[in-house]
Amino acid sequence: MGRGKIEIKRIENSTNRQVTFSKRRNGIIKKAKEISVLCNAEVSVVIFSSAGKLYEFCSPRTTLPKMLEKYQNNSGKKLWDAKHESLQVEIDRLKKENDNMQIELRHLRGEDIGQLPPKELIAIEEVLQNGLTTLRDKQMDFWRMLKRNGKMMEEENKMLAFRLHQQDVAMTVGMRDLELGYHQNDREFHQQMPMTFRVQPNHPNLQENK
Amino acid sequence: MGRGKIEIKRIENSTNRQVTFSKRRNGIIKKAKEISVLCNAEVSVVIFSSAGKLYEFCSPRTTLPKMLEKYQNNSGKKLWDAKHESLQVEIDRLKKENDNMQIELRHLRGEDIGQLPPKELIAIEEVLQNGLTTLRDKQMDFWRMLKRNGKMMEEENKMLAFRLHQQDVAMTVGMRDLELGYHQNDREFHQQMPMTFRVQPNHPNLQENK
DNA sequence: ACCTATTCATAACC
DNA sequence: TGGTTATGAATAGGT
Repeated sequence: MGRGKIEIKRIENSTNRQVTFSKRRNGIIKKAKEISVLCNAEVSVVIFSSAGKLYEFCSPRTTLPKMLEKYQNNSGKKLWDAKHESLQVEIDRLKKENDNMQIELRHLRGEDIGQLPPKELIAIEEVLQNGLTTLRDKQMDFWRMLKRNGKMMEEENKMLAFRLHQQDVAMTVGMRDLELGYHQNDREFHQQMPMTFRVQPNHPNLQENK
Repeated sequence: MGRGKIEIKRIENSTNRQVTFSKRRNGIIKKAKEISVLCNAEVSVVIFSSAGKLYEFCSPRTTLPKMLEKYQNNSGKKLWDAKHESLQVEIDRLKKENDNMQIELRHLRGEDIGQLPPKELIAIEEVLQNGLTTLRDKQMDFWRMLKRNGKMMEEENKMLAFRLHQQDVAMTVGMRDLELGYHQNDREFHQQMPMTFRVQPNHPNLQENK
């Protein structure tokens, strides 16, 4: 029905296919509505476009789940019991996995090890010892880092203290300048800096009091 | 489309209604087939007549359960009953529990502890240390038991050796009796038993060589 | 179930 | 996507 007869086979032209899909989809849904009203039938139509988009129709007075329930009762086919079973299998698998981990955890915590063969005890001991060793290494790393940070803070403190002192001196000098109109030169300023903070390029490890 | 236009409302004449149902039902299913081929769409149609009889179509290359699975994923609506959902909830719970234990196990094995706060590291260390302590206690118990068993075996060996000796003596004596018609008394027999095996009631800790 | 006048859906085109 | 139209398809009513 249309300007020309068409063969019922996949429409190769993508645009055409999409247009036809849209029109025929509406057609089917219209027909579904009509039959449900005319013959008071229960109808459900589910359509996925080739792009995977979902379209559906369900006659009023019912719902898809209700229809599917009726479908199962009527046809004897199972739509979701298989799903239930597979879920149950998954649950059992997870529970088993859970139990095994639970047991392993308990063993590592030293619980329920009374009946274990000595070979297993040794294996557990090894895991624990490894864990403890690795952990303590990490902790050492951490403390070393903390210590480094502490040293850096200490250095920073010195620097801040010096700058405070510097400001203090500057203020004092400024005030004296204001009072006496006298201006101290930069060289003397520099000499007030403690040895620690004097730049010593290319000799970072030079000992000051050698 | 027919000899006359009809209003879309329930057909009161039962025969008529049934005929129309049959014709239109076929029409819809034909259309469903066509769209699935022309536009390679996935289509499922489920129809119940007013009498409750089931008719269905599902495009080839898929099944109703598959379509419904896709429907749920796509629409977010759930078609399955409460049981199904509760199973899913259980699965999620177990998975979460699994993950947590997995993480804990890894931590105890000293894995993935790089980013842990020191507080947690200390907690883990404590668990490991406790586990190790308990474990080694058990191992000590075990070794002590082994040792005890060893001692018991030693004692048993002595006993067996003695009884062997006893038998040996008995046989010798028996033979001598046979030869000489002489019978040794029990008292002498008893005196051949080593000190170790003489019963010393109420003095289990008595030192023999005090 | 078949027939056919009639209405309807839609293919092609814009 | 939406509208138009010629055409083939679907089907209402009758047999």
